[in-house]
Amino acid sequence: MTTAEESDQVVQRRANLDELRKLGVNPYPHRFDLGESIEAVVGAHSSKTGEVLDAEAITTRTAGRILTIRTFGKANFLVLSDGKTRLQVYIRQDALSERDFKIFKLLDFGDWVGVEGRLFRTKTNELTIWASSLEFLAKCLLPLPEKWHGLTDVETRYRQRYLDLIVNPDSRRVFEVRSRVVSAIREFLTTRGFLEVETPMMQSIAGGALARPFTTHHNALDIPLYMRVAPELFLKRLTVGGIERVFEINRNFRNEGISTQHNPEFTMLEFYWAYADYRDLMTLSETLLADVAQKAIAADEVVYGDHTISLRPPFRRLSLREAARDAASRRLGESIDLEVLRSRDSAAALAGRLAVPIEPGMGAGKITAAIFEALCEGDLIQPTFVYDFPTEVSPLSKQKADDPDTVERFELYVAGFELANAFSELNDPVEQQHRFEEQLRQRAGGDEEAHAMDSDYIRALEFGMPPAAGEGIGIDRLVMLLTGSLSIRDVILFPLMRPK
RNA sequence: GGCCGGGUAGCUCAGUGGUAGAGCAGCGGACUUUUAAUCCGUGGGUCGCGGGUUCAAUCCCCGCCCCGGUCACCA
Repeated sequence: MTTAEESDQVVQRRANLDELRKLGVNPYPHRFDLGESIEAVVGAHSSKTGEVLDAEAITTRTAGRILTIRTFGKANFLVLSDGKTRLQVYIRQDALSERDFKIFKLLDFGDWVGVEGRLFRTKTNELTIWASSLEFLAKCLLPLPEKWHGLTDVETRYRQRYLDLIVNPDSRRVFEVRSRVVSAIREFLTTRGFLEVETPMMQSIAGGALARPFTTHHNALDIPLYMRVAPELFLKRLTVGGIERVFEINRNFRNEGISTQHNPEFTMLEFYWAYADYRDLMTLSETLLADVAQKAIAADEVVYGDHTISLRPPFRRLSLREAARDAASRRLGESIDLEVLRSRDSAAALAGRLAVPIEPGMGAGKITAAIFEALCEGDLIQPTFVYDFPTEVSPLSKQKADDPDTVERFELYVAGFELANAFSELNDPVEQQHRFEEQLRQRAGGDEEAHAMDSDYIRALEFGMPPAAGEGIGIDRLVMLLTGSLSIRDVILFPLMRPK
């Protein structure tokens, strides 16, 4: 492969740039007096007929990148894009000054130009600017992907997202939806009295989730630091501080595998709601998702892969133990008692019969969760709240009043993946201390994802945290769902790639 | 990390143990309402990188790099 600098097309483009300079054109001017964006022009006039346009004689002044050039000698067409909307420009020799027509002849596909002219419709009824002047705005020195096939190579699309955005309108659409999703969530929560905050992303104890952190180091303080795996413990400190409704939308970092559903840095919404419990959160979640879908894509159902998913409340609700028990019963063709999942030995035996791999340190709760994940998770296509988790896998959740082995927690599954995780918050400092100690035992037993001790968090709880419920929603996954994207990398502008 | 698939022109892709192909893009020409414009002519490649086998390797063999899918781990 020839280096870009040497290739023919680049030589040609540089030559055109030099020719512009010889004409006295500054190929990189400082500004352009933009009348309106292409999107605004099209938005305002796309419904008007040719007769109406001719009668109104609308002159417009806009700018964009040239996506195609069709030449016919003395009459030519450009297609300009403002990154979102496209508009055709008619370049007719007798309508332009000699200088502007010379500029036109030096244009390459990809260059940025500004035009001024009257709007009309061509014989084929396309809304078009009849250019009366042309301004050169910036040069595209490298050849762009071609117009017909576009850019399909996924590696290039992720590594050089700007190219993807230039030539693939669908890519731009995904990030428009993403922006609306985040705006809609902010609006939803702030109108309900939630305060948006930012908490540390660099933490000396990476807590709030069971995950492996990235490690780093602060030179001046000479201390190790971790990139956060969750904002949870800081947001709950804020509820201790009296911020009764609080949320954060920000990045989490987890030093784990990469897949179509996992990027090492990902965006989470976490919110905490004093005086509420996990049941209140189920209702709020349904309302929020339906509201966000309406605002972001104006729909109450989405097509995702082979499925049509309804986001109309209420969502299905399924107890985790019952789901695991039912799936195991179906798999083995016999009726299994829920009590089997309550003791370590019988649960382990069941896992063995189901060929679900377990490890020596796992108790009944972890085994039950493993059975659920292996047998049920992928089948939860329509939105489903899976509720009542084993205490063993939920070190920060509040136990059910009548069942200390179970916590008030749910996960929301859609399209076979986990979209949200929520629970009634454990606010008893003594119980929290015990849970951390149990996590330390698991860590000592080799579980690298077990939660670390956070004594300051215990102290905060000792000052009294109101009863509260909290929830995390994966923004990337929500955007995947709402845009039909099958890979998380399609909804993250610059996903992590191995350097070349 | 395991397994499977891929890496050839700017882009999308064929292809072969014997000097590397197409479409689009580019360049030259014709054309004053085209839209994948059309027509005529034409340039363009370290076939991912490194070794090996061979008279000869883009092709066969070995190693490596990058990407995708999948499994494992996780949200």
